[in-house]
Amino acid sequence: MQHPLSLYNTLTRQKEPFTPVHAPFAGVYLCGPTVYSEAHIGNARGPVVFDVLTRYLRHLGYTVRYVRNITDVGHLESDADEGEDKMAKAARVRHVEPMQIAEQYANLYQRHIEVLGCLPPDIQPRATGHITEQIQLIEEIIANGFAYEVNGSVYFDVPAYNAAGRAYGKLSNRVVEELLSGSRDNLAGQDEKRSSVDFALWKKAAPEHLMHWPSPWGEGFPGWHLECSAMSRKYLGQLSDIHGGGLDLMFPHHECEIAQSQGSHSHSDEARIWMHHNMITVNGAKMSKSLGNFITISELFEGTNKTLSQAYSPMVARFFLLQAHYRSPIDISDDALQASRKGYRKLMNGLRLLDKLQLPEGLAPEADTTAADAELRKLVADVFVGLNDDLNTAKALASLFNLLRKFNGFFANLATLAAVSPAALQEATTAYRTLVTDVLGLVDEPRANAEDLLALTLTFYQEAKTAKDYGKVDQIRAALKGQGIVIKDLKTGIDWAYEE
RNA sequence: GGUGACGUGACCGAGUGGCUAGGUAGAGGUCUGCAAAACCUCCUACAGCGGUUCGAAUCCGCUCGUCACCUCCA
Repeated sequence: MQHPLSLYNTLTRQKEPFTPVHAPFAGVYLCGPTVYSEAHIGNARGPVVFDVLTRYLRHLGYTVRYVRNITDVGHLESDADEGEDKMAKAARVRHVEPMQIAEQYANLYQRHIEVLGCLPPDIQPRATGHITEQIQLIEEIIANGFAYEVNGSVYFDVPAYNAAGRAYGKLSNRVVEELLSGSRDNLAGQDEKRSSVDFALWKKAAPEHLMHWPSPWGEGFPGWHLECSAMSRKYLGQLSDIHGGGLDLMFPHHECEIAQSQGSHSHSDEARIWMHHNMITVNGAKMSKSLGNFITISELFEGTNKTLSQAYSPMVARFFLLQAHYRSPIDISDDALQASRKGYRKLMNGLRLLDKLQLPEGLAPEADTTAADAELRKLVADVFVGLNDDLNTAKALASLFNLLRKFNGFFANLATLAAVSPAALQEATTAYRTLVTDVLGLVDEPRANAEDLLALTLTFYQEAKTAKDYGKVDQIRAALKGQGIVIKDLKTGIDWAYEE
């Protein structure tokens, strides 16, 4: 399975050919959301990027196992002992079970991601469903001497880990000494940790803490970063192929994950390729829950955010996300979305054109179609060049538009199709359809309202009756019957009903 | 304070040494009952100042500006 797909690996800071550990299988893990509130459009970038990635890997022939987790526990508000779990906090405020919060937002998230055209992951594990795996991981890390227990909590021992020749900080290019000196208020969190760079693997639960599980160290809950290491190993093995998430997860989340996997019996970097997509900004500033400058996915779909002049459909949002390379920041604005909307529709109009590209009867392809065939094949190949270059969907889309221009040109004058061989045309149209719908996941969104169209049809029906054009009347009746709809002539007017 | 990234035409956004990115908007044209779509043509930019080079948006330096991470965050 040789092909030139290369991906940028944060670990090595360069593009690398993608060669799975166990070809033709490819294991992909994406860090999913913490479901304590509604997701914003920035949270959608990862799923969309990884959806295209996994779709493309499948297109290339790999058997992909795609894992995207749901974090439904953890992530303390602060490092201090009294820090509260976000999930628990939301639950406490609303007087419900934490799992209700998790369930509500997890469901919403999945609905949103699905309408954005993302295929469901093969496995969607939850942190709370993998407490035993996490505990086991901690025990391994302790056994290897890279963690210690204090007061019912367990911390990862970063200095010990680095003393053993490992490299905490290698993913995010951090130096432990600098972290130690640079941490801003490292006095606030000075509690049980031997070093301020140590991080919790297990936290003892305070009596009022809602979410807790029994462990060898007493009642508690798993640490910030543990679930991904545990679940990735469980479902993708000790070394998966690709592990990804937002740039903001690189440190500390992914750095800690690597340390945990290295420190456990896995002794691996957890994944060969670490991919990080960039942030979505609003007016140049990162969209974030803490800043409050975010546009939720619902607001985008409904047009209810003040920065938006109108609602934007899921597919327009998807196109918007894909028209930039995943490692570039992307600034969301009404103008940019307008441009995306038109670009998306143009692409879809092209899709509807493909079947109509037929050489008119009576015309035969020219004897020598070599040049035109080569040009068409080059246009198709260009799309793959873009995708293969670190999944550059912006480049791929640009190439698709070039191909589309060619199709539109053919359609404007079908006789020009004689210059190209039927085989080459077939290849190109198939490739266009496949790339747009199967790989990029951009599908046509019906915009016309069926009932409005039906009302229009009934107007024509009425006019035909008035004109006593019964041929037309019968034609309309028959056509609607074909759709399972019967027209009812009532004294009061014309109505319709579904055929029973 | 430490680390890193970026600054492309009206807007969005590709592009790491020489070859048209692309989308949107705008102008002209073809087509057209009107309109739309489509096609053709045009508008052709690389923050500033130096440097390297036959040649730089692309490499180097400086200046200005913006942002991210270092704390939960996609």
